[in-house]
Amino acid sequence: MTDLLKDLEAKWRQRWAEQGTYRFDRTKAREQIYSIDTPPPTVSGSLHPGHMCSYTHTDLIARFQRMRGKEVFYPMGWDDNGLNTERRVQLMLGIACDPSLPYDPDFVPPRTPPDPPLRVSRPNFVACCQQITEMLEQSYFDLWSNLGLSVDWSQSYTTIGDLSRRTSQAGFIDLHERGLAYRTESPTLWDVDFRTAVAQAELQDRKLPGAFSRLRFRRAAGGEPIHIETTRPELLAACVALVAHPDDARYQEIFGSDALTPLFDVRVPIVAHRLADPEKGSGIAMICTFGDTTDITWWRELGLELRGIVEKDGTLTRTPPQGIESARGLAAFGELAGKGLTQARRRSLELLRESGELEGEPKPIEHQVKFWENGARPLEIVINRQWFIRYPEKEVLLELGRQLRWWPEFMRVRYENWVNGLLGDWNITRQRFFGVPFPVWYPIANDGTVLHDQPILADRDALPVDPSASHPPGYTAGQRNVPGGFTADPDVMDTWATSSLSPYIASHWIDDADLHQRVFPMDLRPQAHEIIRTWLFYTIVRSHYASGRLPWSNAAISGFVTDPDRKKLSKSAGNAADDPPHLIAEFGADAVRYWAAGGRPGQDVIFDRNQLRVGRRLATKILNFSKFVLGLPAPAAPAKPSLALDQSMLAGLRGVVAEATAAFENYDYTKALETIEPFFWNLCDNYLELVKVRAYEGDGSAIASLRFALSTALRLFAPFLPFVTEEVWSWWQEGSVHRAAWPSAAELDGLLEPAVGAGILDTAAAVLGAIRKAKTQARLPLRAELPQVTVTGDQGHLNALEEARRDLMSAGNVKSLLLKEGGGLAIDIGAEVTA
RNA sequence: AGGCCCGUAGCUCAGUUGGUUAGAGCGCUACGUUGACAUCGUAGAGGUCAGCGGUUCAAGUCCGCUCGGGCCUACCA
Repeated sequence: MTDLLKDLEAKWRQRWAEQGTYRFDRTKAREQIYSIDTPPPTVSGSLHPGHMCSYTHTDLIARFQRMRGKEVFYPMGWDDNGLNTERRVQLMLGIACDPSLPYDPDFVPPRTPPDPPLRVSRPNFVACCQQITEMLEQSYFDLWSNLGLSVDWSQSYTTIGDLSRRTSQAGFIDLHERGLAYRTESPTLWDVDFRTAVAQAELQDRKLPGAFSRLRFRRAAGGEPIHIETTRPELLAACVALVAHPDDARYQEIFGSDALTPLFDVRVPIVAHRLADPEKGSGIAMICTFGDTTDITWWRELGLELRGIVEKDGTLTRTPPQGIESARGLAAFGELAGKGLTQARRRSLELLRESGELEGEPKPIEHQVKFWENGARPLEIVINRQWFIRYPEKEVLLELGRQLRWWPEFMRVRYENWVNGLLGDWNITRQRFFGVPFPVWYPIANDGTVLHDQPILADRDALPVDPSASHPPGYTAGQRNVPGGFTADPDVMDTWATSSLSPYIASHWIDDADLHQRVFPMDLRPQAHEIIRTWLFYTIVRSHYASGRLPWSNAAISGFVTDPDRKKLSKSAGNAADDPPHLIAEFGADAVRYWAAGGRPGQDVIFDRNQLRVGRRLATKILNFSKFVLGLPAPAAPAKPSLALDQSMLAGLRGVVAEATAAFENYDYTKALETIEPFFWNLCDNYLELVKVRAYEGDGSAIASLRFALSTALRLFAPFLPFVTEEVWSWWQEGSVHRAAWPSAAELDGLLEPAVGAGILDTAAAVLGAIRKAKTQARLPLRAELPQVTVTGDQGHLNALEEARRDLMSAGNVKSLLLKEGGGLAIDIGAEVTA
């Protein structure tokens, strides 16, 4: 960073904090407020340029709205709750959670992370997570602060903090009371490594090599065998039916009859369903409980038997499922029981080969398999008891999506795609530790059975509760886990179940109704497109239930930051010199923000150091221009922009103000900047050069115009370049530029003669440019004196030039300027000086 | 498989409702300034606006198809 800019940023960061420049004034009424549902960043990740980009976009909007006179509610949250943090802590400290262990009050994490990880109790593990997240949050705070985000830091929350836990648990209790949250035992997407349930929104397809095995099923009533192809022969024991399309001519005869499974001799019905694809394999498939999500649909809609064989740790059950009765079936299952899925697959194929029920050899293929986005192995589907939140009708969700203003508009399609593809309700249960616990206990009957269908919910006044540490109303602590007593719900909520309440957490819905009604529903949800199906969608669902309306009126969707190959930037792709603290140190926060401002809503942004250089140059130019203008002789008290050229410059500025304002109102800060920046360079290169001599001489019109243009330009640039504009503002103005009024066309109207347009400056600049060009081509210094210049132009041009005559002559160092009527606009600098 | 976005100078991108000769910044080259400028100015080279077809007096812009890139959703027995 240049010396000019270096000290500026630290100085202003400190002053803004001291003076509370961005502090939210909660005495304002709702219509005076602009409130933002800031995305709480996942603090367990690593910092890269993408973070700076999207958060700058939000800050641009916040600063614009603040200058327009809105009181901006701009909180910051930290998303520290959840599995990402657990994994980071496990890695950093070498500890893992074992909920069966008792709390150790003297526990200190090992100095160096042991391998395998040390097992610690849940309360100890949670305490370590809290310590680590505090540390990580500090590094995010430093980044946001260095970047100049105008966040009100007194409005901060963490998704694991008391406020979030209270809000989240209260929200859950509300939904439970209204029958919108329910617990049921059902097929659950399951990650066998992390041993937790996963929601539909967290699925990810990955290409994986696999193989089609062709299996022979006998008909129960005899006759031609049926061949099916499967990629999952290890699930054969879980087969509950064969299915083909109802219109498939090949299978009309056998619908309704039974088949016998290979190896296990289980009698399964042959059924018809529209989701069976006649084109695929032999057109008939085996339905297992459960191989994939289509199996769940078939199982539900066709009312099939349940024959689950996959355990939560990814092994096959030790006892055979119901239905396997033949001696060879039991023997075959005995070969597979307790094996991991890969082993079971290998052994299944061996057994099928031996029995002759495998036709040919498996054909290798590559296919898409569903993974959890954080997972390492394909998801399995197990039967489990889980809490769900019921979704509203699809049409209701779609209508809410239509009411929301999307920036850009086309992002709505992603929301609609997602809503239209929803399968079942939202599973909010996670079998993890560092999360918001369900505020729920279950009674234990005197015979020791847990009464899962009679949950005891916590009292609202007691929130937040940890049911593993406190006891339900009407019980004593000593009754935990004993017959006649109670047991805690062991699970925590999906992190989205809490972050989907971010507008409620940030607005203190739970404990400050006054604040809540001043800022909710919010004006803006800024976020990335990749989490439309999670954060945005879930927040709409929760707000629909909690408030019966949209949580915000606008959603501004930012793109990715990519490297020049259009690949999304990731930790591995970048190098150390490109990490955010280095970039800010090297180019300055204003320059980083300038680069970020080039990314329109919804558009991917290419990481480009060159743009950082351009931004830094602009910041320097603003400093230099300002120094020059403010160093001119102070104007006589009532000086006003009276000369036509000055008026003309201000008329152009009026247009810039109008255009930039309109662009900002449409969340197009990029266009606003693209409007302001060329005006400013024109101001420096042409207007200032034209009036320089006049200004040196103390001409009031020129100086007043320059000062007015400077004041306006600083305010227009302020959202983009908050540090350098604030510095210059402080040289000659009271208060912060960031609380100054956004420029308005009306402000300029007071100074402008109605008839003057931007044309005089444009024409004069064109002639000045032509004079420079002629000098350059004549190999003359730009300051060379020209005895005579002749300009030919139409009457309009000549009138304009007449107004600017004196300035043109001084700027071009022209002794005599002749204006002649003629076509076009031509300049002759005179033959005698071209030598 | 359906859908969305994109394709304009070496690079990053503008190009409003169709309307002169398609622009900017950066980079490159040359020259000049360096008396507001950790610089600045002027000029030059560089474009079949991805391709093909259509509508129109007129298409980078509107329509259709094709190709290429990115993404969303679904399917994946």
